[in-house]
Amino acid sequence: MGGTDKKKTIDTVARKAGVSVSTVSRVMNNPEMVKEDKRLRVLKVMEELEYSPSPLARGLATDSLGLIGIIVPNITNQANARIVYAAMDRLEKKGMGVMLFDAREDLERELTIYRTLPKKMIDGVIVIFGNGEEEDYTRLAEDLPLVLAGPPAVGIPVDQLSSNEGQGFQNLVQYFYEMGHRDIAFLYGSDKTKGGVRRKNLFKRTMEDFGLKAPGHHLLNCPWTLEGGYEGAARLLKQGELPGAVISSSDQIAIGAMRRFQEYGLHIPSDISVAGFDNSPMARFVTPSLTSLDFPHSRMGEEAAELIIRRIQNRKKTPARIILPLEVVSRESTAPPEKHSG
Amino acid sequence: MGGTDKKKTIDTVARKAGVSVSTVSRVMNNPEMVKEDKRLRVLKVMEELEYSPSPLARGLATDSLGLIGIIVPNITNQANARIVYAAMDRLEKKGMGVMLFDAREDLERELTIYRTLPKKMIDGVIVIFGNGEEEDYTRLAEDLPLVLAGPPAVGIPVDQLSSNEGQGFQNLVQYFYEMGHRDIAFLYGSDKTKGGVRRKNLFKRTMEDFGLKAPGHHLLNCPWTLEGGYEGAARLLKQGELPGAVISSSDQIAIGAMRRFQEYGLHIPSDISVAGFDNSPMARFVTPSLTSLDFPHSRMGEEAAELIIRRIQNRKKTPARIILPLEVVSRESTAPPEKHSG
DNA sequence: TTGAAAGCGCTAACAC
DNA sequence: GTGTTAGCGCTTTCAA
Repeated sequence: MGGTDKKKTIDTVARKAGVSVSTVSRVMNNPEMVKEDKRLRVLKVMEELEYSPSPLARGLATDSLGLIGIIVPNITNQANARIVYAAMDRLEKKGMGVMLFDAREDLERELTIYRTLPKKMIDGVIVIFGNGEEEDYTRLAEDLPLVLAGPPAVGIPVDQLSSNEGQGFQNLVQYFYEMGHRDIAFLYGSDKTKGGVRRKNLFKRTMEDFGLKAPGHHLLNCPWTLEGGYEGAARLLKQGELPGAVISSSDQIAIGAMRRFQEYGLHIPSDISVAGFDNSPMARFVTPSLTSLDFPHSRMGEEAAELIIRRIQNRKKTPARIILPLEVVSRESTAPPEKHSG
Repeated sequence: MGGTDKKKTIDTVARKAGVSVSTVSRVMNNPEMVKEDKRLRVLKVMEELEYSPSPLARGLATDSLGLIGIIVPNITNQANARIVYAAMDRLEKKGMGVMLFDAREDLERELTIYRTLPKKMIDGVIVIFGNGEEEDYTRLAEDLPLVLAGPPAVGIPVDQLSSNEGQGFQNLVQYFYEMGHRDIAFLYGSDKTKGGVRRKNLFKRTMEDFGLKAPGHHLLNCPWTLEGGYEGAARLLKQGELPGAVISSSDQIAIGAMRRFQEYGLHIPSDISVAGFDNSPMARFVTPSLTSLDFPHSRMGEEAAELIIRRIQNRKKTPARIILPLEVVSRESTAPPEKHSG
């Protein structure tokens, strides 16, 4: 009943300040166009009224709400979360908000998100580790500014941000090679993800470059989770002959695998070496601590934010393609193979 | 130059279907009010035109964009992420989008978010593990529907969702007590968080209920991170006398602490037992696997979503207060104390 | 430098 | 049932 909580619009402010709504609007958007005293007066009234403009009305008029959509496979995955975290920070500094979409590791769902994305509501979209086809992204990019962070969808004219996986595998295999390992298995992730399939091939090729074999039974597909790694390792154990080392497509997979090996009675790294991928915060703290390929999540998030902002500002600049390095971080989970006489 | 990509509005549809805009609007919002044949005709035209309404325009007219704000301390924290994940799923099913805000573990920042929240843009807000004061939330709740998920801010008339920490500590201390432990330390989290301080007191009280002491040097504050646990454990080690068991306010803290103990040469659980809090996915896979208090993150996220939706529908229903159970999940990291003769 | 007024695209009375 | 029209709150010409 106080009557003080009526809704304040730009009109309320204009009236109380004795100016027109356009002046108030200018004070907010082009202050230099308004004469000092009037400007201050308006500002004061806005203060008193605790006025804040409606993003909706402004958005309708300017065709921009200042929102960026971010699509992730699964926000509970730390790697995803770290990228989002970094991107949000940058976006916030530019005054942009973030609308989050989670595909829940489901391709159907992911494609549905692409299709039903509220395109009129967001100014652009960042897709993290997307699993769509090139055409999906080509189509998306027609509708709104798009940045692809994750595996490159080579060939399409879209801002892309990826890690140098070729170099990464090169480094990792070399690391093991120099340690004396020749028999290396790979838990490459899920066959249902582009990243997984891509890494499987990349690994195979890299092994060949080193003159090593990567037989099919040493290439194991598994979900990108702790359980996935656990089960992948279990399958490996059932095969009998063990490789001297196991690489995994994520630290989660590696940690799951380590657990299985340990339960089996194996000692890491003397019986078997294990390496991860991500260099997640956990890697340093598990026992044994996990050798991993350092993935620049923060950097990727930041760059993605920068790219989308630039793309929004200039929709026809030529697409960027940023490639970030991957470097081996050596820890306790890897060691030269023991020379078993068998 | 094709001319096919002009922007389609409700008017375009109306014209092409030979009806008025209100009919088109009705087809979208109150289809039962439109005669079958007209309805189908409009639907067909919408299809052909690939028309999708502008959420902005609709929002401006209805005063609702269908967006829920979610504020978290840190999305890279799995516990946060799991709650968000679950909430998003529920919200999506109700046709709501999510705008994410990250306080970056910083109280200042958190309060700034409360203050600068685009209240006109979102229909409601879910605060997860908030660290604000009651008055902050009282104020927020005046402006828009609010749900508090995390430590209860008892006393204010706002929908609240918390875990039964009293019962949880009861269970956990009893678990250790029955195992024969009398000396229990607690890495309670950060003094700068409400949750941490609250748990410290709760733990102390619970210990007393069991006739046990919780001396100051066994109550250690530390950041809610792996590093935090590591450093907390280091401080404990420096004290000399070790407790038989250590409880931690999160699995992250516990894992960090375990790492420190192991580096120190201690064997877990025979030298010292460690328990976590959260029962995160990691708990099963670290070595030794971690005894933990199971926290219903998914449940909390889902309930939070339900609550905010109900609150939006009826802003004056009496506030709900849901309390979720915490149960001990026993694993390898805990065991009866060894009977050292010293 | 300022104000008047025409949108932005949709919803919801209100009238027919 | 359906159409007309007045908003929703802001930006942005266009004139003055």
